[in-house]
Amino acid sequence: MEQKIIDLLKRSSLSITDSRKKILESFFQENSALAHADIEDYVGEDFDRVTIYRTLQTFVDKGIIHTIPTPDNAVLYALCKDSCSAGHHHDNHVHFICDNCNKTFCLEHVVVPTVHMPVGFAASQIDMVVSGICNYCNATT
Amino acid sequence: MEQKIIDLLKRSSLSITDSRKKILESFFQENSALAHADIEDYVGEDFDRVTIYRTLQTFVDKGIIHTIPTPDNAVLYALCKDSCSAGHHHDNHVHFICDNCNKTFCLEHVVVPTVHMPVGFAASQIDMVVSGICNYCNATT
DNA sequence: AACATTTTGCAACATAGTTGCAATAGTGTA
DNA sequence: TACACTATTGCAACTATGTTGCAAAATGTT
Ligand SMILES: [Zn+2]
Ligand SMILES: [Zn+2]
Ligand SMILES: [Zn+2]
Ligand SMILES: [Zn+2]
Repeated sequence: MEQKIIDLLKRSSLSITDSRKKILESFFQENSALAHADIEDYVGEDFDRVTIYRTLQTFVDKGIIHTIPTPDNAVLYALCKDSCSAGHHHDNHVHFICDNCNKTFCLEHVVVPTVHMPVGFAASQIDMVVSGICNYCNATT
Repeated sequence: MEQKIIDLLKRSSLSITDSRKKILESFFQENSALAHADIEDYVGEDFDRVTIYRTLQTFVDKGIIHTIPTPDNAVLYALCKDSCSAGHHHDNHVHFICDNCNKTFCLEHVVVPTVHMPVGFAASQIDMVVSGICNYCNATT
């Protein structure tokens, strides 16, 4: 894991720092999307709030993580797949929010469908967020 | 307009107050979605910030307005159509955010498409937000 | 090891949203 | 219309969230 994280940072031409390693670790540890507060909990007292904000912004810029819009307007982040790079995200998958466990997942294999726009409107990006019960919660209740 | 607003409040069994009338007026005046700050600008010094928050929450509860999730996590509100009622919203239309004029619109006639979920996931609500250039901006540039 | 460049922590600030409570306004009834 | 009851509002204080400037510390390069 340590090596995987270092490689990812090098590939993105970012210097290897303790905070970046720890924050990336939190994403690899969890398989769901994380809010700023989740990461703050994970890293504990080790790093300043401001450092986390700036690191997340850096990761978004470099194509390492992407943000997820949610109906309740919390900011969530999740790892990108390899196809994303600095300045160019290609995360056109559906996001799923579980109403039971409250976790958010990238449905990597569910592509956002296109939709027919009214005359005059030109679409450049489409976000789709589905709420419901996730597979884990469905299996255990 | 005054009468239309009063009827809407009565139909929702809400008492008729100056702040509710003024805030509803702002929605009928604009044809796009509004953020809390927009409404604060519209009503000026007449009402407290807290009153606006509480009034918007009441309107959402009563099925008069609905919230719109946005990629940049701003909270937006827009008028519902008649089919919404207290506790039951049916705003299953696509929302459009213009990258140029920065306004957000309800595309009332564009229904959110269904999408096939992976095994184990049960969808109960789907939000779709499209970004691009709106018809007004396309016509004037 | 020494240097130049990034990154971090701190403090201070800005904005957004919430809560409790007393004062006020609205509604229904006499 | 006046009264009493209830709902709404304003204020103050508070929490949460996010940003900025700058000096100190860490990183990468020679
Ligand atoms: Zn991405
Ligand atoms: Zn995703
Ligand atoms: Zn509605
Ligand atoms: Zn809408």
